[in-house]
Amino acid sequence: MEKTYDPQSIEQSLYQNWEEQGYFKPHGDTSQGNYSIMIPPPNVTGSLHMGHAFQDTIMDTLTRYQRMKGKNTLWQVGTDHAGIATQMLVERKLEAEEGKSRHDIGRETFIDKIWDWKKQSGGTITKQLRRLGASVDWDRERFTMDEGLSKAVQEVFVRLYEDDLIYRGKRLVNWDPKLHTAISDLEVENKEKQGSMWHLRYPLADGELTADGKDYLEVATTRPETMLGDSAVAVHPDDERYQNLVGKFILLPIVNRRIPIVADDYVDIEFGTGCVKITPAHDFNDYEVGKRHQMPMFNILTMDAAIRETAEVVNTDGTINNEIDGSLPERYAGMERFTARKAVVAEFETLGLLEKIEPHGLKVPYGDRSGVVIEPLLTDQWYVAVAPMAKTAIEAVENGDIKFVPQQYENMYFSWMRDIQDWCISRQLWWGHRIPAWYDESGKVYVGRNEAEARKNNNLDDSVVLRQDDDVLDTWFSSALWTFSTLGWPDNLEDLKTFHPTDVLVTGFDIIFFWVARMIMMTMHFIKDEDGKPQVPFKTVYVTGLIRDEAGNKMSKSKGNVLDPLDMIDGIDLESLVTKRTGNMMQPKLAAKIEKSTRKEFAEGIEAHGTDALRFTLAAMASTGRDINWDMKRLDGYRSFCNKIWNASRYVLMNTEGEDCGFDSLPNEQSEMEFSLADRWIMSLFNNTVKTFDEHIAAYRFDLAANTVYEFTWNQFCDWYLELTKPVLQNGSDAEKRGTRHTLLTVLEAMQRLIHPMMPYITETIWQRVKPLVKVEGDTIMQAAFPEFDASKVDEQAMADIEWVKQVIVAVRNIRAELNIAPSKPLSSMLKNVSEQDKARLEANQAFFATLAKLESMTVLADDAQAPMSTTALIGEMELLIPMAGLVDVAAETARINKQLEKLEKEVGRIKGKLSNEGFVAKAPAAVIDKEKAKLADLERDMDKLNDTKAEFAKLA
RNA sequence: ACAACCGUAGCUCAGUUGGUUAGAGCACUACCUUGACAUGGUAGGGGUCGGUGGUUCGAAUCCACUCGGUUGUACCA
Repeated sequence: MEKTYDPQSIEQSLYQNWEEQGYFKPHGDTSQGNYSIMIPPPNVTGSLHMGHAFQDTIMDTLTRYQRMKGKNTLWQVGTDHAGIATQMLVERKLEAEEGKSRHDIGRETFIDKIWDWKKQSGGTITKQLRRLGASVDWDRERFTMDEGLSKAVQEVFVRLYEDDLIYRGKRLVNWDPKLHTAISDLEVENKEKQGSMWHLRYPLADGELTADGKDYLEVATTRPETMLGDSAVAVHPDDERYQNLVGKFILLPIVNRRIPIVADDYVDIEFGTGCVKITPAHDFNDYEVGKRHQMPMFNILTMDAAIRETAEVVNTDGTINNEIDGSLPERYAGMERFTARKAVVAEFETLGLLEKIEPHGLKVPYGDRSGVVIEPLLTDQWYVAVAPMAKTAIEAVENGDIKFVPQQYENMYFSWMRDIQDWCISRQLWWGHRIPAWYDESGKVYVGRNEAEARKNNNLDDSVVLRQDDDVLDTWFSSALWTFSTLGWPDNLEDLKTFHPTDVLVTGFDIIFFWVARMIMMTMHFIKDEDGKPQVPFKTVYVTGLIRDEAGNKMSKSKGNVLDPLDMIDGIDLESLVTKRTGNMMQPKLAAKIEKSTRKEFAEGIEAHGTDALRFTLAAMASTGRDINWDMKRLDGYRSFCNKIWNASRYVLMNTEGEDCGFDSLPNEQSEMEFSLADRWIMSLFNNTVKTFDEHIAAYRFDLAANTVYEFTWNQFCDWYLELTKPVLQNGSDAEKRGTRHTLLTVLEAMQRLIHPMMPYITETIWQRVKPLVKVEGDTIMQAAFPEFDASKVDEQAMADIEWVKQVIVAVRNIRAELNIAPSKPLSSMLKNVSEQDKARLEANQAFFATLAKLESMTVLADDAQAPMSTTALIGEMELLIPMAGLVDVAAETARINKQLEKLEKEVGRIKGKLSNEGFVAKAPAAVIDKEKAKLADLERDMDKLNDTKAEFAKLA
């Protein structure tokens, strides 16, 4: 083996081999049960970020772990078509390369372009997944727009329509005037903006006056242009100022429309004048008020959010009202909304109806994709009536069929689900699943799996001209079906039986509403057990935190603090990193800032760390319920850990390859083995480690699981066990050597299997080398059994003995360090107050003390014997003396003892205080009190001894 | 405004139902080129657990209040 660990040289060929050999596929043996995870499908044209790497590491760790446990395991992979995001991307590309818009080339050609782009760029994300070591079954890779999934989407749409759970209606939606599509509440970002509040005078009609004699009502608005669409002015029913005006009219300025004054308790008496203009077609609150009062709605905006020539008048039920006059002043027709705002204000001013303008802070809705202000707009859309499905979905979490880890996210889920709105599923895009609905010339709608079916079910012959709905479905509609559509539903139900419900969903909290909740609803509606009970899509939702940068900022392209997981793996030089982060930047100022901070933070670029180190770091930082501030230092540390494992393995191999290690199948006299105390100890410790690891994985505590293997591997196996094998391998008998070699290999081999789910590459590489030495069959560690905890291998006596041996060795090292004695200088020692157990332990472990503490002799003295001047250490009752042969530095020695005494005194004081507290003695459990008493006795004994020694030295001074 | 989460060593984080001297990695100090590893070894230093008050024999842990941060929701014409 090479002297240092070099991930680059091992990783890629291993993955290729695993994939070629089909190790990622479910093996089909269901005797140990099935296990499945569905990957949250990433955007097909995107690339992986640290959040993906994090989640994928967790999914792969679980998958590899369960596969090694013998389960028939499937990690389903696939990608999402990401409607708006992809369409926008290709539109921009088209604009940049050909200077054309999608309308220039038409729908079909444009969609072809997207498919081309997908073919070209879709491989990026799958390549990245491969580099991460993801053990997904590539043969089952799915795409939300592929044939099978599209069929599932159609089927679901039609069935929901038939069940009256999908309907079409004219409703107020969040309209993106740039992208020309409806978007969901969740895609709207509310930003704090400084705006104005315009106070307008609305003249009363028919000569009415207010209680204080005014001939107008004052209303206030942040969007004056919407007044063109006002349907009413509302006051609170209890507001005495205006009670006499309820039922009277306003003559709306500019449009000269008579609109009523209505009473509605939506109005806050205290706020402003207590009069509110009501514009049902352009404000969500007003929309509700309008519905309550059966007001006609005046839609004054076009799809571009410009003023219409004539307002579209719509009844509360969404039908068009042709009786009410919707005319608007000609001068406004076609005017852009913000220009119209200025014009309206100016006109009010001219009319003498502008009361005042006040600065006003408000939240403005922006489309998170387009970045333009969203306009509430009345449009025809398709909806899913989610209430009935939500009920079932809430129950599934309430009764524990689905658990959230950490549990607190259940509250978030409940709060959203309990006042869930109908889901607007239509989008005015070209890229996506086209809605399977057709209209005849009168606008009547027919739904079917295809046009032929729509005709057949509605007895329409070919003479009737049908036109398919132009809209596509919300991307989340298809991803809501992900757990079962990927398994072959509706055609093939075999895999569904095997792998559904899936075991765990690993995802971020930011898409609990978008995706998780909707997946639960859809799945439970369509997938049922044999007895008709709705099936949950997954039993557990493991919610991960966000990966932030070191300062705790969200990673974003505009901040330029994004890290690419592949750069962690392969490394990247500074120049390439700067180019990567500032490329495609619209604002040069921003680019300069990013370049500066990047050059400062990564002056040397980023070194290669390898996939295993990246994965282990992510696992080690995965404590539940909080975000992760990414720390390059941790990554460095865990790369060192890989190097440690690598070198420990080198040591084991150097000492075992070509040697008799006791693994021959036919035991004979020659292969007799004797196991040292250290051998029995490390076996015990390893077994306990396996147990702890299992517990942490079961609790989804990957951080603790990672720490467990780290502590065992580095602090126990490498720091102690390997050192303890050296004296045996140098001077032991054949049987002892054989026993130790046997143990070295046994633990090393099992350790690789333990670590493999988190660090697949390094463990496979080492395992392949160790495998023949331990006479193990099998082609890959991936298919080897995960270590099982074996209680019979836990030797409590050996554990206690080694702890004692360690104490002796540490005590001597401590003396060397504090008295500046070179580690290489051999020392002789004497021992007093030696118990029978101490004696036995001393004799059994001479070789260890000689090597690890460089003690050349250990002479047991009688309790009353006179010892030469020595420096001492205490190991329980026993005193360890290092004679200083006249070289005693009395001052140094006294200082050393005083330091120890000080520590002990502080502790003794604390315990004495506790024990003299009547409340403690009276109320604390006996066990706790006894513990404190025993501790005090030990401390006092040690103090006595130290004081004696100190007195001896004092005599010399 | 409300809710959730967080505040522990210089930095990034653990700390399970309240009970040894509050832990880890990195960083820091001293020493060590010892034959697996300097991406290393040995031994150290470093924290009044955001603050105040309370419950308790005992609080990083439970409760109340408070300060600071993050996120989400509601936002008011």
